[in-house]
Amino acid sequence: MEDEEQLSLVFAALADRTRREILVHLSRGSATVGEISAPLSISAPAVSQHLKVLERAGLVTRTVNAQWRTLSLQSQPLDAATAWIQEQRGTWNLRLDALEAHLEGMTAPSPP
Amino acid sequence: MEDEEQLSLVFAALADRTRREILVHLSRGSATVGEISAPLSISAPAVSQHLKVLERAGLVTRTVNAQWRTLSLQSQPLDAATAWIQEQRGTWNLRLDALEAHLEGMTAPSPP
DNA sequence: CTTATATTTAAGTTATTGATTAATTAAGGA
DNA sequence: TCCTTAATTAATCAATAACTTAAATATAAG
Repeated sequence: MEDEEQLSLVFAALADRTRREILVHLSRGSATVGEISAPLSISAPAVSQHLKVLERAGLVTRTVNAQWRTLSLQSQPLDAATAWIQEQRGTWNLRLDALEAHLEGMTAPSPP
Repeated sequence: MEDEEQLSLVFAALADRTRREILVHLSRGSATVGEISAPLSISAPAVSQHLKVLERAGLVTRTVNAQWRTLSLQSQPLDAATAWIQEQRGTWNLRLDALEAHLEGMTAPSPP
């Protein structure tokens, strides 16, 4: 899969409150679907769908034993996400730009 | 606004390829809506809506001069996003969990 | 072989998203 | 004033998201 596409899936996965709760749970250790579902107030199929979204984003993996699926958090997509953010961030550039915009807002524009 | 809600808005904003392009543009310096639109192959209203999403997420601010709006990147929501991710990540926990899940997958489950 | 448990698939509903075109607002310049 | 430029609002549409209930699948256990 393409890199940009992968990033979209990761951020979209993280955009949902319930899915973030699931990731928080998994950050304390791997768990079965049942264990993940327990504290959530939604139906089992709803959880299943959320897990599918997380899996497609590469944020979790599933291992099967008998009728249980054990979900585990994967760090790589999380790292890719933070890497992208940090790449844009460029600390002092941001501060300078903010100042610049502020000043421009008070005086004349510099249109094309 | 609530913290969780804010995070959802930020991640949802980052989940769109076009909006990420806009942020990349702005990370190189503030720009007007026209300048942001130029390299994008979508209509002006579409850009306007994307900017609204970014603004609601707190990722950009708008300053007005005459008929121009100058957009600037804001670092705080980006920091909040990376902070959340890093909070879950806990490097070696993840590695241990992955191993643990792998082993569990090969042997017996530990059901509730 | 029958039943209970864990989870997924299917089908349907409602809300939200990302886009479009057409119309509107606002400012500056001829 | 009239026209052009910059940007937003309004109305509309198709695709997707997040849920639901009901049915299906798979495995273990009686």
